[in-house]
Amino acid sequence: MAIDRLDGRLIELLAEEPRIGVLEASRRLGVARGTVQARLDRLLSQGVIRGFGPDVDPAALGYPVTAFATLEIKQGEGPDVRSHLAGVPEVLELHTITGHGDMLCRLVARSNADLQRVIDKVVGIEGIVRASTAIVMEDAVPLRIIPLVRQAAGG
Amino acid sequence: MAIDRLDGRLIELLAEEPRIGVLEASRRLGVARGTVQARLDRLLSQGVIRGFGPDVDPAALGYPVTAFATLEIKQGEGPDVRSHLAGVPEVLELHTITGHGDMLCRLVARSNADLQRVIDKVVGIEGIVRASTAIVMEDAVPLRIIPLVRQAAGG
DNA sequence: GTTTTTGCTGGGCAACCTGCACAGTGGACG
DNA sequence: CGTCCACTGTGCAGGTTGCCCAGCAAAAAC
Repeated sequence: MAIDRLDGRLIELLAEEPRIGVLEASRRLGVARGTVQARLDRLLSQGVIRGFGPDVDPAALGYPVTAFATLEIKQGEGPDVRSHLAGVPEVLELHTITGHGDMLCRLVARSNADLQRVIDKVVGIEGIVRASTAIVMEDAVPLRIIPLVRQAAGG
Repeated sequence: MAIDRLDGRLIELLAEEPRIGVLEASRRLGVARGTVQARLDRLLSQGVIRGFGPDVDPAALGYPVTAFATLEIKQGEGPDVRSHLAGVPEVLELHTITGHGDMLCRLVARSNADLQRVIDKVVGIEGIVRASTAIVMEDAVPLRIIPLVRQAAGG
């Protein structure tokens, strides 16, 4: 189930140079091509690697402002709120969290001013009692996974 | 600067079937191969697409618990806290946010019990005055970008 | 109105990679 | 000691990539 050192190195390699092929990867790792192929297949089928989707930068799309909003939901309105927010493109992710039956969501907007529009759209449904927003000023640590992979691989 | 409809469709296609090649993509989109190649190069060099890194699932790595922690930082200790947290593999991302000179970070752990260990590690530095943690129960909307791409592409 | 630029098409070519298969080897395990 | 399993090294056919070019049409510039 867990990944070993070779898996870890393979994932790191793919993270650094995603457009690398199986053959080149096998050369870099110093193992046979078939081995890399087998490892990759296993990682993929086990779900460790979900895929190789393009990593799109919202800022480059014209949405440089990121914010996190904590939402207080009225009892029983969870499902409605969820599907409402799923329909808002600026909502990049949404989680239900422990606390007061609340939700946390990540938003993007074209500007600080535009964020108001997005928030209005987000809270534009009955079920949301209160929303508190925090604007991201700096990505001190951008979303990453490699350090965790390294730890999981026993490196 | 902005992306057009073809760019949007290309990104969507790549998101759905990441292992697709330029040639196959051109067939699906009904344009010449060179066009897809040129569009891809442009999206990549403009930074709209950062790359095609493997999408690793922390849960499959043995870290099924996700949490968000809001940290209250002592004046002037920001940089220290930042580099401290950058060294913790279980910290998947860290942002400085508006509010009380605070930070918000995403954590993962092996279990709810293990989360305590992670939090202890996180707050194990002088500069953090207070930490409040919210455990994620459900990913109502997993991290996504396609709806935003579609909107940006004018779809 | 005319010239230039820009982006797309459709084609060609050599080099490379992929998917698949197979036999041989060495370690782990019962 | 025999079996199972993962890895190695090799081979092959077919598909793909990176690169180039000429022709075109629409948009932009003059």
